[in-house]
Amino acid sequence: MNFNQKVWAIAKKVPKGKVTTYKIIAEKLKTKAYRAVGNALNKNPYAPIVPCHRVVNSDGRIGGFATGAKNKIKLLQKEGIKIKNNKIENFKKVLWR
DNA sequence: GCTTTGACTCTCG
DNA sequence: TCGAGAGCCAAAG
Repeated sequence: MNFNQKVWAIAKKVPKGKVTTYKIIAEKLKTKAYRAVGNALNKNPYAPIVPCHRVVNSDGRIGGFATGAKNKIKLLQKEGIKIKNNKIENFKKVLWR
C-alpha cells in the first residue's frame, strides 16, 4: 500500500456532511507530512471515488483545489456544510475524526 | 540522482 | 494580525 493509497483510504472514510483536515490524515498515518497528504490528494486518480473536497486546511479554510476551490465549496454546501468567505462555519462541529 | 515545488502546519517576531 | 522560516514527504523536472 502506497502512501497515497493510505491517504485516499482515510479520505474515503469521511462521512457525508463532515470534513477532515490534512493534519488529521497525517496523524492517522503516523507522520507529519501534511504537505505530502495534500500532494497525494492533488493527484489522486480516484477523483469521484475519493471525496477529496472533504479535506480542508487546519483552520477551516478550503485552500486550493485542482478543479477550483469554488466548485468544491459548492459541493460541500450541498452536503450541508456552510462556508463563509472561504471558511467553514461551525468547523469544529463538522470536523470528522 | 539532486533540486524544486506544492491542495500544509506550526512557531516566532 | 501577519509574514517569514522551518519541518515534513512525495512527485516532477
